[in-house]
Amino acid sequence: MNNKPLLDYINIYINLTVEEKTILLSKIIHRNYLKGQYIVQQGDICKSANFIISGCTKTFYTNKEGQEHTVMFSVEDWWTSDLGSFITQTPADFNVQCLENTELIQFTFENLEELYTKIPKLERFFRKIIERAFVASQKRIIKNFSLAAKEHYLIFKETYPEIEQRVPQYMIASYLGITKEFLSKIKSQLIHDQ
Amino acid sequence: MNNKPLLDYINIYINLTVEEKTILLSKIIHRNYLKGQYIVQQGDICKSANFIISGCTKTFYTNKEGQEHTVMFSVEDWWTSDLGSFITQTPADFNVQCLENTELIQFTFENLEELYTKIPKLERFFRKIIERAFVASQKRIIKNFSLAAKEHYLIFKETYPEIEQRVPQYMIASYLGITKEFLSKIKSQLIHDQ
DNA sequence: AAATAATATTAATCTAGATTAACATCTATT
DNA sequence: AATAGATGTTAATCTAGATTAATATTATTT
Repeated sequence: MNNKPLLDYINIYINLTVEEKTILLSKIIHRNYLKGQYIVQQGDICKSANFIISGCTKTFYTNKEGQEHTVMFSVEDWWTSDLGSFITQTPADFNVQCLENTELIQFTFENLEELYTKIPKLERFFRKIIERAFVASQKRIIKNFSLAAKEHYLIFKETYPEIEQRVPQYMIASYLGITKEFLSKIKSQLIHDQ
Repeated sequence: MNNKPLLDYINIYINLTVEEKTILLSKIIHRNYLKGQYIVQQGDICKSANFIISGCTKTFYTNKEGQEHTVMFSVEDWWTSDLGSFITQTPADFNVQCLENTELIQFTFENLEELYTKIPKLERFFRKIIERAFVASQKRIIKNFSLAAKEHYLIFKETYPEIEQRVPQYMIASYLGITKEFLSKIKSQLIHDQ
């Protein structure tokens, strides 16, 4: 069981004793998903917060017209789940699907509640994790609101340099909130611009 | 000093002892702002998390073209600040301006850090506050992405029934991410529709 | 290596919402 | 009550990005 990436990550925010680490590790679940499998499905209640050991996921939702909108991509050392659904234990707004074979560490809602009482320091850790998620979410709102598609695409390339190589163009278009055809247009404009 | 709304609010999430309440109250600042004044300005580091006792604020930012985008409105018993800037202590993306005379309770960054060490239970409280803010922020992304302006406006009216009466139309247009002229068009369409 | 499926590009046409500008109200100040 | 400033509406024109559809490329299977 490869727990090192998770423990290293936690160690950035809080210091756990050896006993605390033992308790923590007794309450996590290792799980492997294949490419294409769903970790969370829209409408289900998201049962776990998931830390990625290896692989890549996309978080998206489908509106009533059946159009997909990609909200984020996640890779190694990131969290992936419908955090809103997990927090409130209400039906998920989002799907989380594996774009590659993906290895996760899962915290179920019940296990995490238990961990909070046994290791109160974890309140601090998850406060900080959610703070970061919140900041990212706010920045996303600003981008969607104020940037033209071309600018938004350039920022995407800076923010996620690896992801453009790892996922198909139509998913990037979906992330940017534009059609794949328009993304294609933007890219050819950028080539001719220089 | 009217501390009751804050203590009632905290009591929903955690139970504080009498001593803990005393410590807490010794570390807060009451502050009154006049209509039009800024609690936070874009570019400054947001120094406090602010709980509204009375009044109303808007959170907005101005892009390089000088266009204002309203991200949220806040009223009594809500929090208002650039939480992203506060959390990371980096320059604010947003302005927070009072739309009415507004009475606040302020937690400075330093006081809050001190409170976390003296009353570790507050980690839990603020974790839950930020969880809620995060959920709201995620729902906002979905709305901006997938709804046509008319639908978005109807949801706005349901979500904030009081606010439409309390703030000018052009701010609502800014919140919806459309021009005031287009909002006007939508409203007259809705009247003729029925 | 051919065939099929999946993904990407190009181009023509269409539409939601922006922009501009003229006019109408409403509110506050002298 | 008259004027100025802020806010709201209507209408004409314009544009970013959507839609559709045809074609090209790339990856996967037989």
